[in-house]
Amino acid sequence: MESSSSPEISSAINRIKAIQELTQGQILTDWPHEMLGQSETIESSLESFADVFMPLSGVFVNTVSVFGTSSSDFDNISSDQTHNRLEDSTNNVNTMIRPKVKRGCYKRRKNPMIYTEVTFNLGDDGYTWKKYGQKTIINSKHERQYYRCTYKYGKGCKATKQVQMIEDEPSKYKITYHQQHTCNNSKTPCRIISDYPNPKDDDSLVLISFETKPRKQIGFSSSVRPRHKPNKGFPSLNIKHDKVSSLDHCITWDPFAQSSKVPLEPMMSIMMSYVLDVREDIFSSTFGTSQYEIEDVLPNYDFAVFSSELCS
DNA sequence: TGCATTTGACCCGT
DNA sequence: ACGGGTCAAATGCA
Repeated sequence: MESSSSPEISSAINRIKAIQELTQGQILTDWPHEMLGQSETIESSLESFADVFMPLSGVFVNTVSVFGTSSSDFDNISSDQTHNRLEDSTNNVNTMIRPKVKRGCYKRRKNPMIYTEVTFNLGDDGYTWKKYGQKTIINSKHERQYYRCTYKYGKGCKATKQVQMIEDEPSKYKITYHQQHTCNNSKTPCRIISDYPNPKDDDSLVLISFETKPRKQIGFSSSVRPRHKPNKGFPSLNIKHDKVSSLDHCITWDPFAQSSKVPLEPMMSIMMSYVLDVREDIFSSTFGTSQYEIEDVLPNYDFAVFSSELCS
């Protein structure tokens, strides 16, 4: 049990958990290379991609939750309990007859796909939204704003997002996206964003989520180049690396673009590289050095052994 | 005038 | 019962 651990040890334990999650992510990004190479069509590659990406996405989510950033939000994604509730709700059709259509009569979502990001700006995210509500949230001094896709009725798009300021100075917003857009009104490809932890700040966040609009692009950074497979199939496609500030790193990619030449392998390489990069940042901020070769060092660390060393 | 936003009411899950 | 999510009438604005 960790209940008697000091905050420092708990922090270190959480970081090690994050490292373990990211190590799992590395494994997930490794094995698809062979599988994807055997795919004969784009369609089969995309199916394979989906099989890999979902658990890989879970790795990132778990990593974020390890760092204590509103973990309850992420429980909705991976918990089997939630999936069971979804099946229950879909199988149990609500046949209650309402006497009349009343204002506020609706069925609440039970199992939306959720992605959460923390951002310092509320600029255009590539989609058009319509605000439909605003609520005061208990234990929060800022109101939460509710948006849905403009094409909810025209195209039946179920995407919604919630925006809530979480810090005043500087303004930091938590944006929670529910459901994916089905309206195809995105102006840009989707992408993965990673807000790297600041090694000097124990409260900094590791966050990987989806966004739809590229920020100001300065250029490609070699930091996302796979270290152990240099130049293999990368970067030859629609892949950009933006750097707006020390906290904003992102990759642009479009796995569903019909015209793309199966960007799966280079994309998996990028994701693997991100796993390594984030893991290295966590490692160096925990142990005060980045001199280690991550691939050589980390597999030798066992969680229990390491935590006991920290406790002694 | 038409569209977007505001806001109180209403409903659902816990 | 309560808090959070959604609805839709009222309001604002170009």
